[in-house]
Amino acid sequence: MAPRKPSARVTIRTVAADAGVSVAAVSKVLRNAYGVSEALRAKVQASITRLGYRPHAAARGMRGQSYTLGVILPDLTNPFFADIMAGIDAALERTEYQPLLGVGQSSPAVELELVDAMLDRQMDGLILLGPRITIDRIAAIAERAPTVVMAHHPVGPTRFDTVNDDDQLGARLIVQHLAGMGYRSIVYFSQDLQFNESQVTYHRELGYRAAMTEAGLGRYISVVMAEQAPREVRTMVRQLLQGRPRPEAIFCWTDFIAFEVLSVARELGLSVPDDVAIVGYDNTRYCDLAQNALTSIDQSGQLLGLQAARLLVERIKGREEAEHLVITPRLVVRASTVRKNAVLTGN
Amino acid sequence: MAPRKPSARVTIRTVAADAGVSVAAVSKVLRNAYGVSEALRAKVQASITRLGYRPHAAARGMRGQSYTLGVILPDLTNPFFADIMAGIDAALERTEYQPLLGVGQSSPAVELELVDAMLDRQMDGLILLGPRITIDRIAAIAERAPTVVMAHHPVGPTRFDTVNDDDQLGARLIVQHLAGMGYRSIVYFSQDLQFNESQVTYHRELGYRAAMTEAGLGRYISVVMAEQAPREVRTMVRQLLQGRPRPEAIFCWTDFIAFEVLSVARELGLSVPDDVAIVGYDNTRYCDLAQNALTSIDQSGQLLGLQAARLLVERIKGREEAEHLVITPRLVVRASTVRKNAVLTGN
DNA sequence: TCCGTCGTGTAGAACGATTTACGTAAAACG
DNA sequence: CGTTTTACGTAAATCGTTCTACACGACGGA
Repeated sequence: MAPRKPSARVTIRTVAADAGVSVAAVSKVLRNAYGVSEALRAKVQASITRLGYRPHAAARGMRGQSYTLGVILPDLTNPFFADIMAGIDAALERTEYQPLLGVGQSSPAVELELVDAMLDRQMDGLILLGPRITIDRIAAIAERAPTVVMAHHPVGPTRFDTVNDDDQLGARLIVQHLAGMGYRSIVYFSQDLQFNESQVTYHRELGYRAAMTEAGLGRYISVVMAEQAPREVRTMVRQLLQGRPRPEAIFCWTDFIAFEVLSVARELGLSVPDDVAIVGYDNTRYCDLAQNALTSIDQSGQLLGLQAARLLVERIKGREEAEHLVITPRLVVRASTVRKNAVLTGN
Repeated sequence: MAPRKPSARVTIRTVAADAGVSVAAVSKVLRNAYGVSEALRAKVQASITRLGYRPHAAARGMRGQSYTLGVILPDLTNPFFADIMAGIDAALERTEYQPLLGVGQSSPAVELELVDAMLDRQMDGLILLGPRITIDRIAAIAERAPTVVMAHHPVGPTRFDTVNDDDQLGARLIVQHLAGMGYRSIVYFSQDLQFNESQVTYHRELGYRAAMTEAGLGRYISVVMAEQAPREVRTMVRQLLQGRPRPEAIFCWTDFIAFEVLSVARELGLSVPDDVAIVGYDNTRYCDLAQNALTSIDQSGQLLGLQAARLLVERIKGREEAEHLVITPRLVVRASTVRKNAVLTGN
């Protein structure tokens, strides 16, 4: 009659006793480590399922891995992230790894705090999605844990992996499409960020500038920036659309912003695309809605997420050299850039 | 010359040695437990900041709390959840608790797996947002950890807290508004779910039915259901809008669906609200866009999230009795239900 | 026959916190 | 003044794993 709690937790020790083997043997089976016979493995597996044993992740984290991956998103409002998460989930479906999300609120301070919080919790690896922090901070994080960065272009060689679409190409595709449709004064509407050089917005700007020059529209190059907040965006867009001369087309760095631009255009009584053409980026599901019908760049968030998760697991398992994946974007044309009477105003 | 790793981790022991006190004393300061003098606290705090010590969450989780709260969302596409998360983040800002998200993919199996994964990781409490699992499963979860359920109405007394808006009232507000504008055949467009009785969709249906009857429109009552997937929604809506007689108004259980309905209506060449009025629920940020201009019900996701987090922390700290918070929804009228020439077709 | 080596399994020391049980000195009490 | 209480600290056990070091028998080559 030892004074034991009746509903004690099923631990690795319980399993070991039940299977008639040592604790270490059970641990080996769990991690499918080297040095267990098939007979022993079967015995232990049987006990595990019979007892309904689940490994205590916190205890695991003390010595080995926690089998938890941290994903940091800038915010939850951009539906593009849903696609990426779907990809990550799909990639980890059959593995032991569990992704958990943190929201960085588009703030460097919050992001850094979140990284620390995740590392305190012994996460085995991190996926940073469009981080707002500087490249050397990311490098420091990568020293502490396996890291994959998405939607963020490093400037030099790095010790972490990256997954991106070719943002310069995406921007070029847009400019080429618009130029082909006869639009000349094309504005690039970007985001006001602190550490610009590695952000996707900047790379899209590079592509925009290059393509404009190539198309002989160099003198129309114009980049406008605004804060992310809807109010800032709207006032900026209103200025833009009420200015003289009015731009013929606006290329927004992400769909989310383009929807705001569509809204302001409509409020001002402007017709899209006859008075002004509008393009987004990311090809989120809202682009397809008839009231938006937004031409956009598809970069397959699902694929991006899948690859990022794959790279991270590889790296956790020991890969040392950095990999930098770039996927090719694709233009999806919708009504927001195609004039009803498609006359090319070719002069 | 003990053979120590040079860059060893700063542990509670390091801090204790540095401050010249015992390990337990430091632990007490960390948890601000009873029985530490102000002098000792100050000494320890100084050491902590000097050494840059951060508690190892996995180790904490072994015996005490992990200071981690799990939040489970059905998906990442509904922008309403962003508001809720903002509220949760705000409430936990100044506390030690760190919220981490999991995505349930609107699937009971995935949700249950996620709950287990979170409990394996010793999370101190769970917030379930619009769970798709049965009420008794939720009850079982609540036995294992403090739990707060949002957007889900329990049928009887429970051992977990809930936070909801008054969904019946919200639906009533919509019907009253539409009836007041002269619409008579108002369809409720709901979601096809397995365990209906406790879902918000069902409560909105109850409100809809009651209000229709009260408004003398009982014979127009009509509830249509579809799967969540865009394709299913669109075909169902197309059927609805091409049927004879065409409904005069469609009340969608959430904004997200209403946007699809707006899209289909436009594709069919129907004018909103002259040919058909459309209403949503949640008042997500996209409602405000001119191309949507969607009348909706505001239930302040931010406030809901804030309260949920507050309740959860309270419960972790020891509260036993369940609390059920209900906040009052508010109708936000936009162009999707207001005819340009507002003639009441009063017969 | 002797001596590695290999394959399998075990005992026990970590990991870094919390928590229990217990000292010890100072303050309060009769 | 002796005793109890209170306040503050401490040592050591504990949580559930992983991992290192080693034991043991079988096998194979010299």
